[in-house]
Amino acid sequence: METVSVSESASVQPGGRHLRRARRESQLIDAALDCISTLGLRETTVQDVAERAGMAVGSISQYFESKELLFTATLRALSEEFEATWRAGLMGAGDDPACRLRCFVECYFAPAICKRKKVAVWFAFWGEVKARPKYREVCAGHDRAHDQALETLSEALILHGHYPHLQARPAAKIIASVCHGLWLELITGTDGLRRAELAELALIQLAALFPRHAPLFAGAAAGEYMA
Amino acid sequence: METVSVSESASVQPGGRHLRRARRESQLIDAALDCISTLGLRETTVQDVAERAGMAVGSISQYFESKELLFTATLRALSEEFEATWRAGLMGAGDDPACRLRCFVECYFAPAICKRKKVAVWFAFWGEVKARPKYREVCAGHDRAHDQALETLSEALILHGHYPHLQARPAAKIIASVCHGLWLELITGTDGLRRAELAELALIQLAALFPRHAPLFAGAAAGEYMA
DNA sequence: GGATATTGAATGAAGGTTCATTCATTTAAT
DNA sequence: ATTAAATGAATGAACCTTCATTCAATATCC
Repeated sequence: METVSVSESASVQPGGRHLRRARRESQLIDAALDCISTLGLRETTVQDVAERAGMAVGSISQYFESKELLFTATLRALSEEFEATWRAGLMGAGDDPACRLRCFVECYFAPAICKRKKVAVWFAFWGEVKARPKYREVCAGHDRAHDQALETLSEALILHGHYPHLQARPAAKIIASVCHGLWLELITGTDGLRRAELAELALIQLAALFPRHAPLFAGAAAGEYMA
Repeated sequence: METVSVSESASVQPGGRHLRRARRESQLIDAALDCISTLGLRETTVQDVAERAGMAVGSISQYFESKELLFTATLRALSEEFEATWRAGLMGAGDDPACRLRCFVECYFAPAICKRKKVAVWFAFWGEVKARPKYREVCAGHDRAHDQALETLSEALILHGHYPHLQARPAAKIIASVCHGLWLELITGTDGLRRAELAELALIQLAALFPRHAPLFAGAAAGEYMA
């Protein structure tokens, strides 16, 4: 909190200039995440971010040309983190299509991803995509990759699991929609559903779409990412 | 646009003072909807709203104590409109539990409700609920009614349709989540899904949850509210 | 009925606050 | 010593709110 201790820790920390730079950059992004989550995009000022990061306002311009660019960097970080998470999830998910799909969905509810704080920030940005196309652009690549991956996973399960009445694209859209809708529940819901319960709901939904694999989905969520 | 024509039309229009007042109030709310949708909550200024409503800035304070109160009134209007829509939908939906549920879900995608403009405003507010609890309060009553209704509908179908493995509450949460998630698709989606296609996806999802009623859900959406 | 007074609505300029950005100066790193 | 980073006060633009004034509509009185 106090400027003193921060500049101390900054000077104490070794590491080359580049490392230091990168550290401070993500320090600012973290602070922005916090602020946007609790104050909203509308009320978050550079002062707030600087304070929370333990820096001076002027320092922000050393790393981001403007407040708006700090915000887009924050969104980018969020988007990259999520993509990294599901990619890592799929890496360790084996070959079974149903398992892979389950794993993908569970990534939405991984502890590092499905925090009220982060989900609130996602929605803060989504709430402005129509007004600021830039926000959409920032995620465009990740979104495409996400949709593609989910569709491929659905397609695999449809083929190997013999669900000829389903089409991959609609199935993928539905699955993604449930996950996003459950995230919304985390923010607006009054009956305080927690991460694990949301995941369970998502799996019930998967089981409904792929009934012959229900036993595989219905088990209490306990994947690597639900720890 | 021109002040003259506005005061003209105002004076030409008959109706008592109360009616006039109400008309201007909703005129402002409509303008706010437009502005929030295209500019976002963050960039919408009272000047913008006044301009779009064809009034002077000062006039706004005649109807709303502050910009923030105009905003909450806008959200309230949105929320009331949606509740009125699904209540009306259920009124004309007959007695069959499956039909009633289908009707409820289709209300999400009714022409008057599922517009990019309005959905963008929903998300603009959702993006700030964490920062402004007031926004949640405004909808609290409507949300409760909505959840209750959906749960009751689910319960009815579960009982009458013999789906003992399903529980009403989780089913309701899942259904609502899909609908909200599909709304999000309308805003962020790149492959331009339209209202009717979203409704179709929602029905596919219903069919998956209640497979023995699939034929009833799967038909091309053509309810009263899909006109 | 016509004249006058009263009320309520509308207007937009001015006040005063907030906030992002800039930059001259100080501090740390190499 | 030289370069890079950090600082926070100053700046000026943007914006919400207020309010004195204008105007039309309605009410009151002669």
